[in-house]
Amino acid sequence: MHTMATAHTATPAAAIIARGPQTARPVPAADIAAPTAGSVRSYTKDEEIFSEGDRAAYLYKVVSGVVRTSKLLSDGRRQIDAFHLAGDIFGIETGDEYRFSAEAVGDAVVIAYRRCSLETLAATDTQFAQQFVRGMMRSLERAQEHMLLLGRKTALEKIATFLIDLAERASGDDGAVDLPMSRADIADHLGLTIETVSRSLTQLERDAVIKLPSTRHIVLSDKAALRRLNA
Amino acid sequence: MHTMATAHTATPAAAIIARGPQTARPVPAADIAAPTAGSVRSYTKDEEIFSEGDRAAYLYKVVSGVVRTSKLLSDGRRQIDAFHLAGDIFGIETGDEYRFSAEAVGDAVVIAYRRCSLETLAATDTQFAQQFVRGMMRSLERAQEHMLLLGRKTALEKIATFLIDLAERASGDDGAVDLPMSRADIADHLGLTIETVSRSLTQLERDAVIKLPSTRHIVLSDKAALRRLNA
DNA sequence: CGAATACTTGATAGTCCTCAACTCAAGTGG
DNA sequence: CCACTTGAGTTGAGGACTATCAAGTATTCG
Repeated sequence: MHTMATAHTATPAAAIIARGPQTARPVPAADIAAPTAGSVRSYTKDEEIFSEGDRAAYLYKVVSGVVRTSKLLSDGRRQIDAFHLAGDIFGIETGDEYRFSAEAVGDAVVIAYRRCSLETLAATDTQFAQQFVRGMMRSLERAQEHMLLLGRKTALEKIATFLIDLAERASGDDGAVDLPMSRADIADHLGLTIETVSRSLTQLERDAVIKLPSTRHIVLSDKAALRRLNA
Repeated sequence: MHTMATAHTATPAAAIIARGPQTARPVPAADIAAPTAGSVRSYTKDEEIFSEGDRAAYLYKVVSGVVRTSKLLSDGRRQIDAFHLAGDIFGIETGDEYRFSAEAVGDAVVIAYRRCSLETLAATDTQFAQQFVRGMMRSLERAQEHMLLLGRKTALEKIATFLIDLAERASGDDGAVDLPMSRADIADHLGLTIETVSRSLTQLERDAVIKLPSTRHIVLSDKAALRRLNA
């Protein structure tokens, strides 16, 4: 049962902080999916995983499907800070409470790790600690890239960046993207309205940059043009 | 000379990941300012500390003054992701290169830590490792809060949020803020233009929410109204 | 098949941007 | 000491991009 990595180093903290990805071996998900480490949970479309303000007892890793984390303003305006795909970690908090809500975008499976067991885990499992810190760093990098998008890009540029990013992350980068999320989700992620998202997509189609065989399936016919829009 | 904390725990990684702030003792800056750990550097207004794409050899901590980190689009549009005040850490990277530029907003003093020495540091200095990870988490929280601002708040709300945040961080929260940065910096931080920043400030003054004795000095006369705008 | 939901499209409006002129403060040099 | 210059900030007029409101089409699901 205990399939976790047992390789200890004398300095786990050093391993965590160590230089970029080049020093990191990719860690198969199975390594941290050991039953002793976390529990598997399934959610259906729009089901809540946790809510802003909940006690942050768990930390999650996506196994399959997509999860969105979002914040709300008092009047209901919503900002989706990220979509989490298979392998992504979400629910990282410094404080006691989640500062986000998390919901399944479609059907999704995640692993939940007890937060209080992290101390033990980190002490014995350097790889997990590394994964944790790397996950946080990736979140930070994404967030910073996204601030540039939200603050300074036009609607068309936002859509272009979004499509490229999703194609690289989700698809095999084969020039086609399956959108797991609704227009409303995309809008709330990019700081737009659903109408502007729709209009931008149809304009890209008119300009022969993409094709829209169906609403949730997009073919990136002219990636060069998309990249140009990426500014 | 070697004034660094020498308290070792058996599990530095565990200490890093351990539950929120409640488990952390505040660490005086002096503890990590040991000559062996980092070097002090001074910069003048608008001087570059590092540039997007530079080899990320150092990690910085602000001693005094204010530092801005920003990203540029190809056509010059700029997004300032954060202003770093005394005590803040910036220049954290996973990869080899900085994904930001960093410049002094006014005169500023920082401590530079060699990145390659971090492994050693973390192995021997749990407190520093903790500081590092906490700094990263704080950056992440700020970034996430800022995405909500950039994506979903109006100009007035952006300004209100900015003023409240700056008052809490920089001033003694005494109802007055000294702006260390120009209107252009504020605009590029909030995703606005300098004109809109100016207009929003004068409107807040007309509405008796703030006073503007001089361009860089703001009195928050009606904090309740500001908080209401915070949405 | 009908109802509900998701998405698209159109017309109009509003917020914020752009361009431009102007004020103000600070620094320079005659 | 006073033009002169320069950069920062303010204010105004007009325009553009995106939001809002509204209707229509497509898709999903019971």
